[in-house]
Order: sequence, then C-alpha cells, then structure tokens
Amino acid sequence: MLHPLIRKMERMSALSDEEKSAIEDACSRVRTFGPDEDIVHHGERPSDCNLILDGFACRYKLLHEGKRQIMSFQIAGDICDLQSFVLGVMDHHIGTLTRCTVALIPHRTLLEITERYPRVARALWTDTLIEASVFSEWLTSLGRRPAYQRIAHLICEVMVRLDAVGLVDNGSFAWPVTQAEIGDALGLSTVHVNRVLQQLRGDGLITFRGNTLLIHDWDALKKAGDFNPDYLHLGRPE
Amino acid sequence: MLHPLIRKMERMSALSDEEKSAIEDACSRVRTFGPDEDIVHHGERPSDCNLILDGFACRYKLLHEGKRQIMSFQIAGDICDLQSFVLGVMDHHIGTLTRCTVALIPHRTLLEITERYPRVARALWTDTLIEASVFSEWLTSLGRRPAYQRIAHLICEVMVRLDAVGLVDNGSFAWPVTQAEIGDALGLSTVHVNRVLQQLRGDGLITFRGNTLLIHDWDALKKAGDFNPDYLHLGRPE
DNA sequence: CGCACAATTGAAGCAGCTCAAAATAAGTGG
DNA sequence: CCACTTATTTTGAGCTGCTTCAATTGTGCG
Repeated sequence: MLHPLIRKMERMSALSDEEKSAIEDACSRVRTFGPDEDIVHHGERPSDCNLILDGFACRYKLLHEGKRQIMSFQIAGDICDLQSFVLGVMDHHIGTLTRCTVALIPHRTLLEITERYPRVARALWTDTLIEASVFSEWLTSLGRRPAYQRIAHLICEVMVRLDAVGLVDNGSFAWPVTQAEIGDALGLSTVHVNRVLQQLRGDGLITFRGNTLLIHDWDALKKAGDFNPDYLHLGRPE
Repeated sequence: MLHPLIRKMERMSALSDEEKSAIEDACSRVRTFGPDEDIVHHGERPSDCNLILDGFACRYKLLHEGKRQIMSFQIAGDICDLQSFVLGVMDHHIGTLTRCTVALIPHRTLLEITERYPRVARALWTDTLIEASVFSEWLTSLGRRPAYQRIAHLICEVMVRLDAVGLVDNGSFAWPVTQAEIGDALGLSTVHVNRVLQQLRGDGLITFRGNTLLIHDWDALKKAGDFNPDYLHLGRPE
C-alpha cells in the first residue's frame, strides 16, 4: 500500500525519491490506539507528531458545561497535530473514534526534513492552509446551514475525503461515526441528528448497512448539502 | 509606527535586520479601499497578497439563499489572503468593513523571501496555524455556545487581538462592526444580536460611545464569554 | 445470555428566527 | 447648515427548528 501521506502530498506537487524516502523513514515508529482514546491532550507539549495511517480520529474541545465540539475528522494521511510542532502547545484534544494506527514522527526529524527539503515544508504549509479552509467551511455550515443541509454536507465531505485516499468502494464506505459524534461535530443534539438521518434515508439519499454508509444518489446528496468540493483543494482526482 | 506584520512576527520569534527590511521592502505598494468593498473575490487567482495596514476587513462566504457567513475579522498585521499564494485560488471573499489601507505583496516577492529566509517562511506557516486555531475556536462558539456567551466571546477576542497591535486604549477601542455583521459572524439574526447586546450593556459589561466600544468589567466579560486567550497563541505580551 | 452502548420515539419547552414597522443615526448634496 | 436619503438600531409579536428529558428498542460482543 502506498504511504498515505506521500499519496496526499503528491496530489499537490511531485516529490523526489529522496524526499519520499525521507518521509517514509520518518514514519518508522508506529503506535496503535483503541477506540475512544486520546492521541494527544489539550495543553500537552508533545515531542512527536502523529500521522494517521488507519482508522478515524477527531479534533475536539471540551467546554465547562460538559459540552463538546468536534472540529474535524482525521483520516489516513492526516498529520493530526502539526500544531504541536509549530506552536508547541496543543490547544485541543485529538481522540480516536475507531481503533487507529498512527505513525509517530519526532519533532526533531520533522525539523530536519523541513530544513533540508523546502518542498516538503511547503507541502505541510499547504496542508495547514487546506485544513484552515475546511474549518471555514464547517464554520459556514454551523453558522448558516439548517440541520438537514449540514448533515448532508458532512457526509459529502467525508465521502470525498475518503475517496481521495482510496477508501470508497462504489459509493459505499466505512462510517464509524455515532449519531452523538455527528451532533458534537455539527452543533446538534443527538436526538435531532437521529431524526434528520431518518429523513435523509426516507428521501432515498443514503442507507446504513451496519457501519457501512451507502450513498444512493450522489447528485441529490450534494444538492441537499449545498456541497461544492472546491474548499477541500484536492487537486485533480487521480 | 512599527510595521504591523513585523511586530506580529517578532512576538513569535526574533527576526534579523535583513529579514525585517526584506519584509518592509515587499510592502512598498499600498492601496486604499472604501468601506464595504471587496479586496479579493471568491474564485480569484490573484498575483499579490494583501497585508492589512489599517482598518477592519473580514473573510466571508456567500450562500445560495442570500445568507452570508463571516469567518474572521482581519486587522492590522494580517495577511488576509495567504491562501492565494499557497493554494492559488481563493475559496472565499475578503471584504472591508471600514476604510482600509492595504499593502500589496507580489507572490513573486513572497516566493523569493520565503526561499531566502526560512525563518520568515516558518513565521508565515505559524501564522496560518494560528488562524486555523482561531477558526476552531469560532467553530466551538457556533456549535456549542449560546448567543450571549458567543457575543461576549467575540468581543473578548477582538479586544485581545487589537490590544496585541496597540489599538486598545484603556479598555476602549474602535468597534466598526454593525450588528448585522456580528450576526453574520456568529450565525445569529440581527434582531437577536441587538437584544443580546442590550443585555450585555444592561449587565454593565460594555458600553458603546459612537463607534467606540468600552469594556467596563474585563473579568466579568471573559467569564460571560467563557474566554481563554490561549487559542490566539499571542506569546508573551509586549 | 446478558451487558453496555447506540439508535429511536414521544412530548413539552425555549432560544432564537422571521416579519414588519418605528426610531435613530449618519451621510450627502445643495 | 439644513433637508433629504440611506443605513443602522430598536421594538413588538408570533412562530419554529431544535433542545431537553425520559423512556424504549435494537445491536454488537465477551
């Protein structure tokens, strides 16, 4: 299997063999997390970054009143805590949704690589900007889109991102996100998420088969979610 | 007056005189915009970046139904469209709120500077990460904080950011943001913003004197807004 | 088989919305 | 400096999307 980070970077711009093997070497240490564990905690000052190789994770914040906000979902190819490398401190948590395999990249190694290979540094910067762009799209969803549209939009996004790393099979893909987690991501209550999902199914847009989500009518779902993938800056499909 | 971008960067890490003058030289071309004009449009592929020198601007997206979401406010020292330099296309608009003075930095110059001075490149990357961090805080506000808290939080943020560039005088600062704009930023209706602002005034936290906002009780406002400035990563106050 | 978590349903309540109009404030041209 | 126009703030009233609480049903797994 192609390295998911390299795969992602090469969508943006080509990498030399030397650069690729530098990245691969950096990812030699691997760790595994069970579901619902924290990979990094808010306030921590880690000395490694975590690259997701397999599984679903998320960024989240906890509020005083026991509420939680999930800010993004992280999948294969995402370095989920670049923040710790550049800013030092984490200002949010990273937690797993499912079992996750993660490569640990020491900050020291990352520093060496980015100093030696400006193109890689640039690729990481690009990645940060894309993530910021995804945040603003979520902001738009939470601020101005009603629940039905918001959920449809999220499903579209996850589908497109999973597709970009080869995890979609004919409109169907693993969906390990609970309704409570969807609620925490979209600022909705679990109950309401449940009702809206029923609507989406009733409207013939999606079906769940166990933990697998099947999209029946992609165009209709896109429309329902007011979804335009440009903000993901995925470049040309492979 | 010290250059606002240099001032900001030096909060994070020191710059050499050479680096500083390279940045200053890059900002020689200046443009002025009136209030409510677009600095950059969604979909555009500019060949310069815009550094705000003076005034208030904002990032925003327009939805089909005529709704709008403001994703951030931009003040002196912010390069509001770094996205165009790194990703090429803008996926949102940048518009002014007030009259703005803006320095135009050609992408070519930016490329030269970032290649020649890795420390500057790194500072810009840092800036991008901070902005992403601000986005996630907003996300948390829109997703999980009620209107009163949300507005208080926004006021705290603007105050702290303005203070960091020396634009706060004894708890009081220019506030050119209309209630409709606050609504567009926080996902609220103008009417509701108005009512909540009345509450905040009634609770003795803030006062408006024309376009000047005066904070009476900073600690109470922070508390009301559940505000913790860590996510702004401002480093140590000057 | 039974525990623990996830999905579902019902009912009542409210935060925040929409619509519509009035009251201020801020320009702007003469 | 006034008269007129336009933008912004404020108020009232009725409505609804979504929430909360509480209980039930379904489901994966040791």
